[in-house]
Formats: sequence, C-alpha cells, structure tokens
Amino acid sequence: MQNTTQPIVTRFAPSPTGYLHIGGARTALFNWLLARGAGGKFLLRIEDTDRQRSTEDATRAILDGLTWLGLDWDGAPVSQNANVRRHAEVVDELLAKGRAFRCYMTEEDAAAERQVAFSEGRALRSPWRDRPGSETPADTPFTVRFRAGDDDIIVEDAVQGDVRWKGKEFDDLVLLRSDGTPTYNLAVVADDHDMGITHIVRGDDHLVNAARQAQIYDALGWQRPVFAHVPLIHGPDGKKLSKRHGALGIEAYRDLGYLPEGLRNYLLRLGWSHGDQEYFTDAEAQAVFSLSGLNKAPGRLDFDKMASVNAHHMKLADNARLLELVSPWCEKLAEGLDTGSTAFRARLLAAMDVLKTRASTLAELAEQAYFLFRPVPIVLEGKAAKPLNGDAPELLARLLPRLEALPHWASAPLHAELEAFTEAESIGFGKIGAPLRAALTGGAPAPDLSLVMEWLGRDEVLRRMADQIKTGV
RNA sequence: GGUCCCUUCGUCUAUCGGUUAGGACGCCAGGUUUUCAACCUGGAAAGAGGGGUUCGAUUCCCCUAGGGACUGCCA
Repeated sequence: MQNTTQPIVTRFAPSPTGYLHIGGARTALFNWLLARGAGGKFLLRIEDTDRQRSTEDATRAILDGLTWLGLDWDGAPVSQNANVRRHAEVVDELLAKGRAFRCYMTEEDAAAERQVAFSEGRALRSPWRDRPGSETPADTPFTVRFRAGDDDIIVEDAVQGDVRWKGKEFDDLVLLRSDGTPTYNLAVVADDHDMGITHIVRGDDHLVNAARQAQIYDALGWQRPVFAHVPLIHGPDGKKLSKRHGALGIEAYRDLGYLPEGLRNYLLRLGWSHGDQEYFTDAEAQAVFSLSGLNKAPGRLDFDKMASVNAHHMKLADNARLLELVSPWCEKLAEGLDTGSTAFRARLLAAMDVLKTRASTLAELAEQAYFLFRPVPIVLEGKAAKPLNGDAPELLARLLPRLEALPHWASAPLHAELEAFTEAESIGFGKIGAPLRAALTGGAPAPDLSLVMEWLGRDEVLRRMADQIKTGV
C-alpha cells in the first residue's frame, strides 16, 4: 500500500465552480498539515475540465480563501484542463492493454442499457466491451469506456478502514467523452499519478470514486496512493450544509471577524483529535497531525465553539497585527475615524493587551475598544445618562481638580486617587465609579476605570469629565 | 431500488475489553464586581435499540432504527 520511504505529497483539488466553502477549507487544511508536518509537498490542482461550469472568478476566490487561511501551496496551481493531451495518452495505454474499449452507444442507448442493469441489480455493462474491432462502425462518434473487472474491489482507507465492493457494482465508466475530452475519474488518476501524489485526503463523498479510481490505478499498473476519506461537515442542525447555515465561503468567516489561525484550529478539531488537546499552534498541529486521529463520523458546525476557539487565538495574537486587523472594524463604528492617526494607534496599542482578552472576534474587539475612539463630546441619553443624575456632576467636579493635580498619570496612582477620593467623600466606590464610567465611556463596555483613564490620557479624561459636568449643571 | 459509510453528554471529542465513562464549548448556580466581558468555584448532561462473543462490553460480531454518500459522456 503505502511506500513510507518516499516523501509525502498531498494535494487539494477543488473544482472552480464556486467559492472555497468551509468543508473544502478543512480538507485543504488536513492535506496541508499532513504535508507540512512531514516536510513534504502540498500541491494545488484546479479541476476545471468542465469548461461550462468553471470560472476564473471561482478559481481566484478559492486561491484567495486558501491564502487568507494561511494554507500555502507548493509550485503553481495545476490546471487539470492543461493535461487533456496526457489524459488521452493514458486512455490509449488502457486501450492497448485491453482494459478500455471504444463504445458506440449513444447517450440514449446508455440510458436504456443502464435501466436494464438497474433492474437486474447490477451496474452498466456496454455491449461493445467485447466486440471485435472489425465490427466497429466508421464515422460514428464513440466514447472510450473502462472495462470494469469482475473481481471484488477493496480500498484500504486510512479513515474508513477496508471497504469492499463487488465488481458488478461498477459501470464500464466513460473515460473519454465522444468529443474526446477526459472525464473526472480518469483525469484525477492520471494527474494524481503524474503529480506524484502519495496521500489523497478528501471528503467521503468520494469514497466510491476511490474504488473506481483504484481499478484504473491497478489496470495501469500504477501504485495506488493512500486514500483517506473524511466525513463531510454538517450544519448545526445535523443536516447537510446549506447556504443558510454555514456553507459560506471562507471569506464570510473572515468578514465575521475570525482570525485565520482561530478558524484553522476550530476546523482542525472538527473531525480530528489528539487526546484532549483543544488548542494548537501551527507548529504543534503540524507536529502531531496524523490520519489516525481523524474521526469517521460527520461533525456539525458549532458557532459558539468556533468563537471560543477564536477568542483563545485572539489572546495569543500580536498586538500590532491586531491593530491593523481591527482598524477597518473601528471605522465602521465611528464615522470619519482616522485609524491612521498616531493618537488612535497609540491608545489602541496601549490597551490591546487587555482588550484582546475580552473579545472573541475582531468585531467584538472593535466594540470593546469603542470607548477609546468614540466621538466627543459624548451625548448621554436615556439609561446611559442615569448615572449622572443627582449630585453625580458635583462629585465629578470635585474629583476633576484632584486628577488634574496628579503628578504621574498611570493606572496605579489613578486607582489610588480614586480610592482616596471615595474616602474623603465617605462614599462607596460605586457612587463615583458609575458616573465616572458614564462620563468616560458613555456606557460602552470597558475595563477597569483606572486603566481606562490611563489609556485615554489626562487631557481626554479631563475633557470628557468636563463635558458631563457642564451638561449636568 | 442497489451499494457503501456513519451512530459516546445539546455540540466537538477522549476511551483503543475491566474507568465513579474524562476534557472542551454551551447551559445552570455561586464568587469577584466600577459597566460589559473576562476570570474563579461548583453542577446538570452521553455510550440509538435488540441480540450475540466474553469472566467482563461504549469498545468485537450480527440485526433493526436513524443519518449520510454514491448510483452521469458533473466534479
């Protein structure tokens, strides 16, 4: 079966008929991990032999998706369509070996023939499979079909175990269409062989194809690759993935504010495990990933878990990088915000260590940071204005000069000063905390007040306090 | 219809014949408390059903049920 002395070569082979969806992304991830962890190669092949359905846009969307996810491939992506000549050669080889034959059935003939086979509980067998060459009509279009064998077919799958089929279950499948173009199963085998693919990890919707392809490998005398068919991902309801729940392009998750490493980690654990370990860095994942950890049962998408895994990676992420990533989100929250300004950048950077522990996505990070850059003066209305009722403005007014006089503007002395103030006023912390918080953040989520004050800076704090003292009087 | 695959807490999973069936997310309760979150502590929560095999089955086999894939001159 597998030749362990040769380096591992894997591939991801999407057909460019849409975006890179979440299931495809996971398949790509597994292939990437397998290759990278073994110092092998991870190749890309675009299965574009169906010219009608294939589009440039889809190809680009898939490449962009992989790039965003951080799955880099070796060499240039292979276009399957570019190999049609080679595919025909392989068919000739099969013809020469007597493992393929010209079939003159029309599509209608084949449909009728299939009907008969169906009723007899077997797969289609072409009446042309054993006709001598002398009987073949001239000037009649033909397909080339594979001469299906009668022996059982056993696929040794790395995930599903040994799977066995009866030979009669398989069609004399078309290798070359009547227009001379190759079909999927033939092209895949030829390309995978030519590309030196050692391990094929793909969705288990291809399990039966593995049997078809195995027959072709065997007929050609080629070594079969290691097959590993991973179960498909289902939606949160356990049903097949649909647009409504999760079958989105990978870029949709990016646009929801997920980090690529967060999504990678989530996808990795969906259908694969390494004991009880939940979180993996790339290096860890590459080091321990193996086919034996793959699960046989399909998994469901769980957006809560996805968010929580992402939150873990938010905490680990570099602050400067997060600043770049979150800036567009901040612009969405505050019209006209200049995220390139040094004031904005400095504040966010200072606060990032704390803020990133409070958010599970970039969208939430921007919300958590909102108090730092929200437009001033802050207009408090309704419930948000309540903390400034009563004598709260007077309290703020008495606190203001004390803060102003602080020699060192940092969270520790600020905190001490607040404590001193509550003591001097004989009030509980909440008495001053609530109005101060309202004045500084306008009710937006924010961490400890002394930190908030440090990050905002003296001028901004005094300014926001003054704004509320003014309106409160 | 046929063939094949799958089945442990709500979800992702550990277990590779002997465990009080473990962890994570979510949920519930409590704690902390200057908002929101985070955090800490505790809790509820699972082997689809039925037969075997075995001293002993979640684990091995069979059947049933329920999911799923394939069954194209699509990929």
